[in-house]
Amino acid sequence: MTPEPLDPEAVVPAVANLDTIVSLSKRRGFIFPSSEIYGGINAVWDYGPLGVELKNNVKRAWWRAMVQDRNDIVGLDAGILMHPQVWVTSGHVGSFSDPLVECGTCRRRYRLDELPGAEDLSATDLRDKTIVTRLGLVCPNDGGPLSAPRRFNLMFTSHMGPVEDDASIVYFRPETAQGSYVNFKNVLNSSRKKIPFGIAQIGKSFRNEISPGNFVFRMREFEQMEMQYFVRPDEGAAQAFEEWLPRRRAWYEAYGVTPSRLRFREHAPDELAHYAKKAIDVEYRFPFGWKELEGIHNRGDFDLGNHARASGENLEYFDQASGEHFIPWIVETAAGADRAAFTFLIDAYREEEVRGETRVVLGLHPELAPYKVAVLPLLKKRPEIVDMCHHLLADLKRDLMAVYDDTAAIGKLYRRQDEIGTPWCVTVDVDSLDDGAVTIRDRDTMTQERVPLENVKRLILDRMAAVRP
RNA sequence: GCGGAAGUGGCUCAGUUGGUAGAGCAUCACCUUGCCAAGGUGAGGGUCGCGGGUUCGAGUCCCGUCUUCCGCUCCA
Repeated sequence: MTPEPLDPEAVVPAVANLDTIVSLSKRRGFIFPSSEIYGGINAVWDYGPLGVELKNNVKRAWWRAMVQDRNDIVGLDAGILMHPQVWVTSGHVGSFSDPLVECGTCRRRYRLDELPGAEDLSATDLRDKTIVTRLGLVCPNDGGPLSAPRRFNLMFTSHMGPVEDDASIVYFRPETAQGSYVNFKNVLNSSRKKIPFGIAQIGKSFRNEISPGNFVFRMREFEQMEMQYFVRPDEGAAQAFEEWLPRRRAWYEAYGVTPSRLRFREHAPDELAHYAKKAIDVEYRFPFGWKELEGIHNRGDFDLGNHARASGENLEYFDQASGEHFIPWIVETAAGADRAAFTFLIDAYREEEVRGETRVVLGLHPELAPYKVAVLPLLKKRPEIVDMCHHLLADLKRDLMAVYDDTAAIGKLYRRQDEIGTPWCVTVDVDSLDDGAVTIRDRDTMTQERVPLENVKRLILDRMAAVRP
């Protein structure tokens, strides 16, 4: 499978504008700015009561698709902190420490070792604060004066133990993948998997991005859902790569993302990451443009090969059938949990006209919706009705995220649930007291049906199961 | 990091030439209604991002700072 050709003129409008979603997120409790009472902190966001449910559901859906539904992928939860040598071997320390110089007039930035006349500088020279003036380097763009080289590293650092010196440095992981690589043999030996097999991980990663922003799209602290698939070299990797592309795109569509707002985009050779042989992104049409949701990468034997050399461990795989020893190649699917949750949220947003009023609906897939069902009394003044609601609620809560609300008239209660994506509302009315039946109202069709009280939970669970990918 | 814009109750905003803040929606209570954001009465909630300055007095002028957005730069 190859990416469809990109047509820059193709107009695929975003669903809603960003402000609408940011506002809804705060008003209803999906996502808040971090540390807001102190003025906020750049590029960090907190998930509120509804947001944490949504994001947990997204992660659960991913885990189901990647681990539970498959026989060839197992899970792992490695530490955020790892031996610092991991990041030297992975190339992150080197690639992220590039000395950058900045033009004093046009403000363009350059890697010092890529400027004409500075290509062959030693590592020591590149750290020399006087190197720019010594060599008389100027801006290639406008001839302006260049600053002294500064080191930029996108990894957050801290120190192990009480002494803060270079020897005690530790890095906050910028990707979860390395945890899977250094545990390759542990997982292989303990799980007795045979190639091809994968290791899936969900967890926080940290990158000190130069320009974060666009709500939760690019944060400095974010959560990844990554899967490393270990395969035979060359052809094995190429084949796995082609298999994972449609599979990963289909996952987003299965949980409700509008297909026309998804596309593949292949990385040009000059934008490939240092480890990648080939990379194709799954992109979504955000209000701020087409942006990466997930990257599928053929990492070759870059990672295991380097770790084997640097650690001295034999990370080869022995194939019993063919009698071959080889370093497995890796095909990685690297998705962002925050980006995925954001995508499902914004893509689900819609406004409808109902009797001259605007109805805001989050058409979230039931698996992703924070609450699956709301229990509402038609008359909150009737103790018997409220009582019946609470009994039903308690029963539903044993198996589902359910919520009770009686602080408004029934129409308003429905609208509130629509706005947070609750697929079903159950209403107890006066007749319920006599016939033991209640009304189930559907979020998307707004239709209602009468069902016996004792059938409510079964019916909702059945409907959940019916739409489960 | 650079340039520009913005930062007033939960949300969206108004605040005239500086004189110690308003609206709609939302929230809560009560009355009324009783299946799709009805109506009525009432209530709570902001000192105007933060710090400093000018002034008799600043949301309203000045400086700094933080945050957000747009553009540039950068991006695993």
